[in-house]
Amino acid sequence: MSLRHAVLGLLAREPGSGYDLMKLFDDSLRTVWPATQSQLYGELSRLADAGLVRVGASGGRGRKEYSITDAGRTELRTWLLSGPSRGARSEMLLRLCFLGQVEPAEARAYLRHQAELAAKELAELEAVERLVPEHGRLAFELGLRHVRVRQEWAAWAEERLAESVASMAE
Amino acid sequence: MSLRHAVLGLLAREPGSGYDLMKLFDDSLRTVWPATQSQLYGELSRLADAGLVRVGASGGRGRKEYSITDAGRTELRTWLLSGPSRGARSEMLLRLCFLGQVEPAEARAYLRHQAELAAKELAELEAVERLVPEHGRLAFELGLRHVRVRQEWAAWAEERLAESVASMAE
DNA sequence: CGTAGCATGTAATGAGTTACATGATTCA
DNA sequence: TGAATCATGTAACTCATTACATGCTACG
Repeated sequence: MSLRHAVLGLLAREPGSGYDLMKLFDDSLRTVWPATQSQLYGELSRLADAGLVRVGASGGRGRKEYSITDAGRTELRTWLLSGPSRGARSEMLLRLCFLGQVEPAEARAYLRHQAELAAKELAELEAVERLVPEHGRLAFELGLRHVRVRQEWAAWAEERLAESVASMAE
Repeated sequence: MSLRHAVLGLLAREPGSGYDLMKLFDDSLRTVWPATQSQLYGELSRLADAGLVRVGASGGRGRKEYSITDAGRTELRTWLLSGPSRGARSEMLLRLCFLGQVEPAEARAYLRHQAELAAKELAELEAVERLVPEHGRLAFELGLRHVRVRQEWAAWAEERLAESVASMAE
């Protein structure tokens, strides 16, 4: 139930229409919490029904400008400070659990590929580091560190696998 | 669509009933890819319809023992070696994006709490490290490194916030 | 004989994705 | 006037969660 909170978070910064939010999701929240247009408009209706946002001025072209209410701010604050919810799925870890099911050589190739992907991602992040706004700094740093461990780990894992293949060949 | 592959992965190791799989999910896959009993039984039917698993001996108490087919193994292998699928949501990162919406003191307390949680988790993982079977070593190591960065990052973030609060008080 | 554990399923609800459908305004 | 952009919505489908419902069997 976190799309709701993402919308509240954005509207807490400044009011906007569904269309505006859509762009914000696409520009800056895409990698963290993807959402589609359908979902957004639906959620905005539900938030309005629940009294967490309100429709202000209705501009041209059917535009509805939403803004957050006090109840909405309270809800946002509660969620922000609440503990981490359980149930995080990781497709990466799941693949790893079963990587033993393919040929060692294939597994090595897979890990090498992962290391390369992570390295590329890391380079991209480092390139845009200076452009990150102050309010996004903490999130960016965590993302950066995660990518870095993924890269280091994949390199380590590939080497480890290479050793065990070599020792079996003796 | 990865529950499907988790089931295939388990059945590739050895055949079993829905009930058996349920226990495996609860024991070892819980933290990586949680699934409920309902989901499992539904997925097994669909997998059987798709010809990726087959029902072998039907034991007592209505037990149906499923085993993987060649088509199933092919599907599993394809998935294992396929690139990382996009669309990973991170509630943690989402919260971070909006952490600026609460009082700095509250944000600091939140981060300190996160650091403590991660430290505890890390201690638990290190305590069971020796018990990890060889085939789960890679996944375990990645999990370990992730928790470690989370802990280090939370400590770093809290300190950073403390500094900026102090400099504003001058 | 009762209960713990084995074993399978259905129904309702909520969340997410894709595709479709429609209309207004700006500007070249 | 035609295309790009602004703007909102609906429908169909899949996936996940919770709760409910049922029945068999081993064993103490």
